[in-house]
Amino acid sequence: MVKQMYNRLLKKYGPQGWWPLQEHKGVNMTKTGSSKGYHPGDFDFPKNERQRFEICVGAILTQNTNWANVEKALTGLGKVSCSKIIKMDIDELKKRIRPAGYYNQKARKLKEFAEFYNRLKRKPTREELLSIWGIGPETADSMLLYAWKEPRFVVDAYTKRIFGMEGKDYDDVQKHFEKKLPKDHKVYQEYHALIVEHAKRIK
DNA sequence: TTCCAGGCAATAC
DNA sequence: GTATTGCATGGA
Repeated sequence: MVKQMYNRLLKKYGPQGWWPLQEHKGVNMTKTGSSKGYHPGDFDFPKNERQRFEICVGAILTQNTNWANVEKALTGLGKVSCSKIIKMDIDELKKRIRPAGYYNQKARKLKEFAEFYNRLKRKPTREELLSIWGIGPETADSMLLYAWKEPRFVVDAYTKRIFGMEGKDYDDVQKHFEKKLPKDHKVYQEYHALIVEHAKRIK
């Protein structure tokens, strides 16, 4: 059922090209709430540390928030880097990410994550990410999957809704999918993006 | 005007 | 240990 649904969604919507990046010169897909930055069929991302950090920032900003609003915040941040977030005045940071909502909390989350990232010398473990204030299971898994290509199935509200698993524990749902899928970050990346796309359309 | 979006931490029970 | 609440903007 899990694999079947994947094939069905992929055939229906095509490759989604997640995670969207700010200044990627390539495909210009027209999608809801966004125009470019997607790279369908190309899983060779991030291309550099800057992109890796940007994915992490986006993962925090998109918590319970429409991606169109996140893009406005990302634009406000400009070429975002770890040191830039660390150095930036907290009120300035709040001002810039304001369109993404929850800006008081998210400014603190970005600050705390930037400090962590700054000391990072290798791929973080899931436990390390979860120990950071503001990083929960979905955000941690999104980072591991899209910024570090670790095959980890990302569970969100859509996933539970579509598969009738509302109320079930995050880790249980994740296991349910990971048991039935090949341990391939390309599949995991595509599947999560397809679920989000599908959920938006059937709304 | 109301509803909700690619959650999470704090608090209440 | 589980359920509820606060956080916030912008578009439908």
